[in-house]
Amino acid sequence: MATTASASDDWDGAPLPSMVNPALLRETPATQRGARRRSELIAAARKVFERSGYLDARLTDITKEAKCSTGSFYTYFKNKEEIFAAVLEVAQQEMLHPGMGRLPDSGDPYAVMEASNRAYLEAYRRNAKLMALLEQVATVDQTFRELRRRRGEAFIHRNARGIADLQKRGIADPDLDPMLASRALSGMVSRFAFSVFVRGVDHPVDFDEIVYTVTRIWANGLRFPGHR
Amino acid sequence: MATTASASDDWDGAPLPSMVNPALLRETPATQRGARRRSELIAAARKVFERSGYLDARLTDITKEAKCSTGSFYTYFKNKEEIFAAVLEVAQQEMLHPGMGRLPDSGDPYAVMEASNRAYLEAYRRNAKLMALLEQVATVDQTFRELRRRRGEAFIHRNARGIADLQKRGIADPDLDPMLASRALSGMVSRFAFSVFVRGVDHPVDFDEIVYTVTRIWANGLRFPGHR
Amino acid sequence: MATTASASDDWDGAPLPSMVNPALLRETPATQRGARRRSELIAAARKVFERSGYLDARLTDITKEAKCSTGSFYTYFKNKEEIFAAVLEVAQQEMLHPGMGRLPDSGDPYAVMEASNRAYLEAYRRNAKLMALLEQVATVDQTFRELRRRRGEAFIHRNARGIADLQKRGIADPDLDPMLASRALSGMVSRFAFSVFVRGVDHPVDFDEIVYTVTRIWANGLRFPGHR
Amino acid sequence: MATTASASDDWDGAPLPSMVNPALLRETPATQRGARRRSELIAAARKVFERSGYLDARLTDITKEAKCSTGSFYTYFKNKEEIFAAVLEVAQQEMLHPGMGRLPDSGDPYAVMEASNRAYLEAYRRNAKLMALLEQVATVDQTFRELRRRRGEAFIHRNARGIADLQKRGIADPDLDPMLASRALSGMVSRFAFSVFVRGVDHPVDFDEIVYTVTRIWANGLRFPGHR
DNA sequence: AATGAATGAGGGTTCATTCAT
DNA sequence: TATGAATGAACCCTCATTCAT
Repeated sequence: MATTASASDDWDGAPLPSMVNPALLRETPATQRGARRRSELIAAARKVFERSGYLDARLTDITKEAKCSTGSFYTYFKNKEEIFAAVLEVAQQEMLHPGMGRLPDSGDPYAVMEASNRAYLEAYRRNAKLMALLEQVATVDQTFRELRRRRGEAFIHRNARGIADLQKRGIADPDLDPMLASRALSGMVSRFAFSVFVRGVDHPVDFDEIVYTVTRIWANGLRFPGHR
Repeated sequence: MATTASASDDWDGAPLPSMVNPALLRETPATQRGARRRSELIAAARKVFERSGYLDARLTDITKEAKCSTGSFYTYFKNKEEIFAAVLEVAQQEMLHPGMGRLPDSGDPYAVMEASNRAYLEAYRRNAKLMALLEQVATVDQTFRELRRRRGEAFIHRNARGIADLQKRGIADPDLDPMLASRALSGMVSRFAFSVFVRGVDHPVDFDEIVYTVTRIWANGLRFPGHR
Repeated sequence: MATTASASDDWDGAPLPSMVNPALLRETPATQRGARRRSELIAAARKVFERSGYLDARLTDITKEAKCSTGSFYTYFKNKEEIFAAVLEVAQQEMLHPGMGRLPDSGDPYAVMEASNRAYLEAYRRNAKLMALLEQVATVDQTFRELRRRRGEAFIHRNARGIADLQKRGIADPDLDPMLASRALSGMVSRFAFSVFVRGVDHPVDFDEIVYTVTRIWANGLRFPGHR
Repeated sequence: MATTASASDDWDGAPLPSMVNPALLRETPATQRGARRRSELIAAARKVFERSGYLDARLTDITKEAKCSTGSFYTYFKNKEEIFAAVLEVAQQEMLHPGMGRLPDSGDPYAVMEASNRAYLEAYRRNAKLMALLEQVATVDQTFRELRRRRGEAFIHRNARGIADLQKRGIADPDLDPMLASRALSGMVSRFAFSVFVRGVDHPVDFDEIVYTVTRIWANGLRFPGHR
């Protein structure tokens, strides 16, 4: 059982195969040189986006960073939106690499929860800049707003199933609606991560303490019995 | 004791007297006509912002909506940023009107918590469009990003004091750091509100259920004794 | 009776009140200065269009000619199409000025026809450059293509009525369908004008000879009795 | 005698051997594969031109249609102008195929005229799209404008000779200048064809009626004796 | 104060043509 | 010859801000 997202497939907890709408992507370049150029542009775009934000990033900033002409940009992407989708796509593939796959389902639900939260928070921290970007883009672009929403909902549904399971096994507060509880708790974790890793807080916070806190509140919140 | 924000002073839970940095505002107009014109512009701006979003709102949209000339805009505001600050300022003042003042501190901490959450969520719902706007502006404008951060932190600090108090009284989990617990739980509520009222969810959710859920998880999360 | 267009209302023979779709035009400027600037832009546009053609005319050419900034162009027009419509509009108004109104309906149908053709051809010659332009634009822009078509058809319908009338009076070949005959003869005149005044011919042609020829063929073509 | 163009050599009535200036064409490809590739490109170009018009046709549209690379285009053609010339050239060769050669010069001038007009109009109808294209290109490209003009003049000259001949034989109005009359009547036919087959008319027109009308007016116009 | 026209830097996008492979 | 990526001049259009009236 995994009540939170595993870091292995995404940051926002979604188990869906692709982070981005494939409709946003065009066919891959024919030649090897083309593939390289495309990659360079994506890398440059990520750099520029993280440096200046999505809105302030000009296409010429990206091509300058990639050391190529304006025209080349349009060989591979239709516009800023499309290259941003590509940046997300690549970032997601990178995330898959570290592997670790599914979390081992030890007998102890609390331990599972903790490991799962840790993995999620680590991924979030690693990709904090990209998360901030996604947040910005979502406020601006309908496509990505919808993307974020869908994935958030997927996350919540999955965790809701976990909670319902715990309730059946008699180890979670039966008076809570699983969907609403999941919405609250899942949101708690992602918001915590955002506030700490992206927005920044007054005083630095120890990473282990974060994991401990969200896990304990999660457990408390569901009235997990017998821990401590 | 109030562990969450009361609706009477803000939406993001901040207890500070003014929502916006006074430095962003200029002195009020001398004549009465001037004051009216200023108000009309602010009302128009709010309308346009809520309709088109901050970024897509052109200053001419606002003056057109206010039925005044482009030039007049600059008589009262330096730029879009400044009129947005004024919109927030006015909205905050409107919030104060309904009154209700401080929540009555009954003896029952759970009841207080519930009333407090209800008030917060109601305020959020009423101002959902503005909250969405603030979210957008914060990703774009350093000033408002900082504003939002400071107010969020203030909120968290206040709730942290409440939690510490409950711990002293022996009715909250002593193993939780008050600040971190507050950050988690406060974030949970505001995130829930955002996800339900702004972002929109798959299926409509009953308002009382929302209040019930966040309150119960909050109580559970702190290991509130003896409720239900 | 007038079987061809009178020069007083248009070049292509259309009796319609406005040459251009009013939907293409926006409201008139509020101030006098605005009105002047708009006129200057239209005059400049006509100059540039006639010099370089519609397609090769860049907006900056027009603003440069009008000695104003790029932005000013967009204060008055949405794009090249719109200012071209304005050019036509103004040109048409200029055409109306010279007056002469309806041709006097003398008793002699041949004389009427000749006067009418003369007026049409004179107008065509005076506006030859604009006619060439319209021809170009019609091959490029759906809106103006349709405009030209509609006006041509109106021209043809009007002349068809004249022919039918002559048939009833027994002075035109009854074996001709009025609409088709009109289409043929009206087209003959406009084509002749185009070929002589716009396209240019190998050897210069005397204007009176042109009038004589088209009128005589028109009369012959309808089997006008008793002339010469 | 043929007073109008025969369909066997061109659409615009020109009797010239080649529709296009040979200077526009380059030498034929050496290899057989090259020749095929060239043909494919021309066919693709015609398709694209007829679909999108000359101006909106991008070279990549053509190469995509021909399933070949951008670079290959420049192996066979210098630019859009040149491939358009090739399209015309090929189209003209196709026209020659059906044969039919010269029209039989029966004794009856009216019958000859009718057959000749029918052939012309049929050819026009068959190639309506190409005619529309040529019209567009002529407004844009000096080379093709001149081409069209020269061919039109050739057409007119030929018909003028026919008219002069009829006058000498005493069966055509001697008061008409042959050149001007030819210019008027030839223009009448081509304009009619354009208006009916390219531009489109309000109501559909029967083909035979068209032939009848232009022929009768032509005969009437020249004061052909004794017909009907 | 009010008006609304004037400004022009700045960014996005296209596509014919060239060039390395 | 064939390929398809690379180039960049050229042009359109937006809109915050200024300014003359």
